Amino acid sequence: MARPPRPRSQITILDVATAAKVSKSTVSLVLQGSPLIREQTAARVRRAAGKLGYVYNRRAAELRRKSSNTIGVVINDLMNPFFAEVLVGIERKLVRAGYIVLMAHTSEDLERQRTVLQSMREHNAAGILLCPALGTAKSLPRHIAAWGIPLVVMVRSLGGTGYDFAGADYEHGTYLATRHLLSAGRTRIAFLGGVSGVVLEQRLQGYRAALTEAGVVLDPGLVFAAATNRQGGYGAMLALLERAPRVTAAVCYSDIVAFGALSALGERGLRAGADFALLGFDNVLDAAHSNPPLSTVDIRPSELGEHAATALLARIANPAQSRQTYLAEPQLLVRQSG
Amino acid sequence: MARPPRPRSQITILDVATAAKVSKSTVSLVLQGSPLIREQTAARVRRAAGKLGYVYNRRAAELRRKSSNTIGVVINDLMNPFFAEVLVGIERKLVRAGYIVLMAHTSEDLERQRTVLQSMREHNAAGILLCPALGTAKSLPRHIAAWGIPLVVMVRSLGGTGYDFAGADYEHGTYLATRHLLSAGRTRIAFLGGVSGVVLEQRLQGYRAALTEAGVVLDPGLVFAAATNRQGGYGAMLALLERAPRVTAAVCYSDIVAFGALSALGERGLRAGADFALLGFDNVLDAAHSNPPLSTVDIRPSELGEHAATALLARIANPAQSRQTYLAEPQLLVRQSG
DNA sequence: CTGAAAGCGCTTACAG
DNA sequence: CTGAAAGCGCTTACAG
Repeated sequence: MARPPRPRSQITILDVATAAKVSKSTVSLVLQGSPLIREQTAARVRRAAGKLGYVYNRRAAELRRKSSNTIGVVINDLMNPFFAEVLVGIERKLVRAGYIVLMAHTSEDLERQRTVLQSMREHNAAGILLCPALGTAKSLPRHIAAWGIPLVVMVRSLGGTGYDFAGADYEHGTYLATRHLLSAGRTRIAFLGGVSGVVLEQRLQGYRAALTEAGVVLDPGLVFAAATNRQGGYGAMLALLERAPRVTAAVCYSDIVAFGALSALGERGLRAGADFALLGFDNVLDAAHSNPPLSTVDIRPSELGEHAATALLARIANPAQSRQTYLAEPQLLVRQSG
Repeated sequence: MARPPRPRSQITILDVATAAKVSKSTVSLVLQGSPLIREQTAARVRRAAGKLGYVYNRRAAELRRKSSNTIGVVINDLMNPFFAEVLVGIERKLVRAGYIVLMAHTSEDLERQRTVLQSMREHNAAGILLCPALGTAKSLPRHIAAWGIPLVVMVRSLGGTGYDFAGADYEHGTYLATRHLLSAGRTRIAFLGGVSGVVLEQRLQGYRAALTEAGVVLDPGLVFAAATNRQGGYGAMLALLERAPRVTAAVCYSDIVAFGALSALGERGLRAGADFALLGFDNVLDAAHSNPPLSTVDIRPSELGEHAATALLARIANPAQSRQTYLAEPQLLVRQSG
């Protein structure tokens, strides 16, 4: 019953070389598809490799060559579909380019982030895609640069400009959302969700800017801090309904906050689109089929991920090139919620 | 401006050894925390390592030791929060155990799956956690076993029993959901979503079983095949409303199918819970705050991921142990949709 | 407790 | 076009 563990691939290029009656350098060359080897010889080598069940030991090769085809990506909130979509975009781009991803999830835990980054370093990652946990030191990109590992920061900026960045023009996004609500004649508009961080600052800034432009003064009692998840959106909407029952419009920090808000609205017998105008932010896939379909600010999450990956690839190819910043241009997407 | 790329960590244990005036074996031993080394010496070595900015080259170590602390996990649909939650559970468990995850996303593409598995093999993964793409050959687990790589299959069984598996008792789950609807006196109950695969078979089987038990004959016109995503659920519900307007209850293949159905219901001015009884399956986080909150079958997705990881760890620790099967016991969770 | 030596599986000049 | 040799950064018996 208990079969002993089968030994892991112990056959090496040396075995292949012997079987194909060439030197191991020759085998190495054909494995790399070098044109230096006569096709006839190459075919013989490949046949021998196949017959022996040879499997390339990529890590040995990378050790010798001092290269790596793995890329570290650190995400902090996969439970949020926005990040899941970003990750999918990243992975797609990266595998197409011949890389494989070393993935880590921090749950906003700085200690975890530290550990995981260190681990990626020990694994000699060819590059790192980082969505920094809340509270990450501004100096982190500098440290990683000092390690000699190409880095691109995603989604959340850390301030300064000493690193490549892929995100979106959040301020303009909420500006668009707020202006949309304003142009429908509404003047009392709440802001729901978010608790801290630059991203929140920027989103609030856009909200403020639109209000100011329209000549309406911001009522601080209308911005409801809340966790950036459904639960947070749910609670924020309930609070809003309670404290300011006359307000019938809100822009949310993100789509998932809006989903929670939609749930609260439904619970109170209100329907977004008819009784209340609600705007989301991100345009995650879910937004197209929420109840009701969510009007939102589209920043194309998976595309954002692909751009981040592209920037990293460019940085790896040319470490000396100038700073790159990709900022998705937000687009207002009016569906039915507002 | 264009700073030359900084050379990657070229300082090695040899440099540390020189600085600390010991041999490199000694350095290696202290790095491994060996008790063979006098504390005084160890401290001196650590100090030297710190001063020089030494970073452990884990891959070199693994090559020599023929070990690996990376685990491959292949997921096919991260856009579905169910899988995102499973992944989070896996990652959490794995990093705690000192592993790091090599993550790949197949989007149900068999060719991608093949490539990615091969890549993990070349990277000498210590184990693989696989949620097989639709259409995966039953023989795949056998192949991977032949590679000598511990494997656990997740979520979707491939038939047979020649491998470790972590999933849930899907049949019992839909049985519970259907029975719940039945016990409320409903007798015309639709099934929405899913297009093929064992998981669908099992879920349909539970639906059938509950119907049979209650003495109601299954109306094939009431099972609506549809993609297992929101769009699919949306379309299926619209079709149902059109073709069988008197039916006011349905169990869905999964929560996200149910979300789409909720959207369709809302569009028609219907409210789940009041006008229609709708049950989901999985209990993803979103289900608690959908509009309305979704009644569903809880299989604790992230816990499922943790169990899968635990099983893999056990298999790695003891390759000869007997087959493991973790099947989450589904629990009916009645919220407001039905 | 510590050092010298061999070797993990590959690649890469360097000769021929 | 192909082979012999050195070396990537580590670990692990083996002596002492």
